[in-house]
Amino acid sequence: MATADPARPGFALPLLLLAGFRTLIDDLHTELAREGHPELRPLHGFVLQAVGADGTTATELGQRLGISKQAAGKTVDRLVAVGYLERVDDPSDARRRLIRVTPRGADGLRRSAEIFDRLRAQWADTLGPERVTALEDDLRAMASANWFRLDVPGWFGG
Amino acid sequence: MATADPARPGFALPLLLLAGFRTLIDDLHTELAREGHPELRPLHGFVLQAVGADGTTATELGQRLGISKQAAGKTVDRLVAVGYLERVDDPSDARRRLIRVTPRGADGLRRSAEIFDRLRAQWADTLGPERVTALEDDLRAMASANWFRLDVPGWFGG
DNA sequence: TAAGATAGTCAACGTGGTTGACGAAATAGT
DNA sequence: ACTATTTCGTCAACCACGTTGACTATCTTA
Repeated sequence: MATADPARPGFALPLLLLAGFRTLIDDLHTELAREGHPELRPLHGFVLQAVGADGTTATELGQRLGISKQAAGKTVDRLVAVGYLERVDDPSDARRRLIRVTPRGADGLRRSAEIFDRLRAQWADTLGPERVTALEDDLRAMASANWFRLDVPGWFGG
Repeated sequence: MATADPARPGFALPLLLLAGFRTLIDDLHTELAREGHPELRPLHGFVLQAVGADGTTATELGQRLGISKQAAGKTVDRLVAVGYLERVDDPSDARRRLIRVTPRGADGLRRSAEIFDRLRAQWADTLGPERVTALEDDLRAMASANWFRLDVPGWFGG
């Protein structure tokens, strides 16, 4: 195991952030699979979240996620294929195809949120609530506004 | 921009960890490109690090990175093509092809470490050194031993 | 009404993964 | 010493997720 060189302290920080993220995401999907959503991949929760309760279009989804409309369309294809999203024609504009979260998609989203809440509670049990809050505050202060930018192949993979 | 629902506090944590990681990695590669390494992709630094000063083989590299030997071999191909790694025959075992970091690879690795150190120093300037240390300690306590496991398509993409 | 902008899709491609199959070379067992 | 097994590297096919460019159909605007 190639650990970070202690003489180069900077290396640990990105690795720890990645490891923390991965731990959370891995735990989420282990639990999600157990709760009946084994097809949901790490990316999908973010996409469902970005589609939102009101639905959206492929172009707008791409903008929200910071990816091309083509990439957004392909991801929607996959989520439609597994039943988490649906496409419906927009009666007011024949070019547009509205993307909507299905009941199954909403169930996955709700469970994801609940599981994340439980995982955060676990962190609070181990570290203490104030340290989890401090961690979030510090990251909020340092992390740029990359929140929902997924313009990178496979950030969430699995 | 779809921000996390405040009623679901758990959602913010993974997003913040990802955003923090991405910020660091993006800053690293912006600076690396400026210093003469525009071909270095996010994944590559981790791979160079995993190859190490003594060199390794594709199979062992795959084990270190938690990916298949085939995937490791393909990544090595790319790094060989851009001059960061080289392959040499192992005189003691004709099946093996030793993978070694080239001088250019070593330069990239050294610069990455320096840049990460500077970025960590920036975090310390903003948050205070003790909060950066606390953040690392907390993450060390929570993150499982996923350190160098990259068994996910494109975690570092770009 | 003609011209331009916008929505969605198709195709080709790049990167980073996977599994299965295979030949060549090393090692172990008798 | 010879056979059987394991190991190393590679090839091929495939998948997930991204890109750009080109194109049609439709809506909007001048």
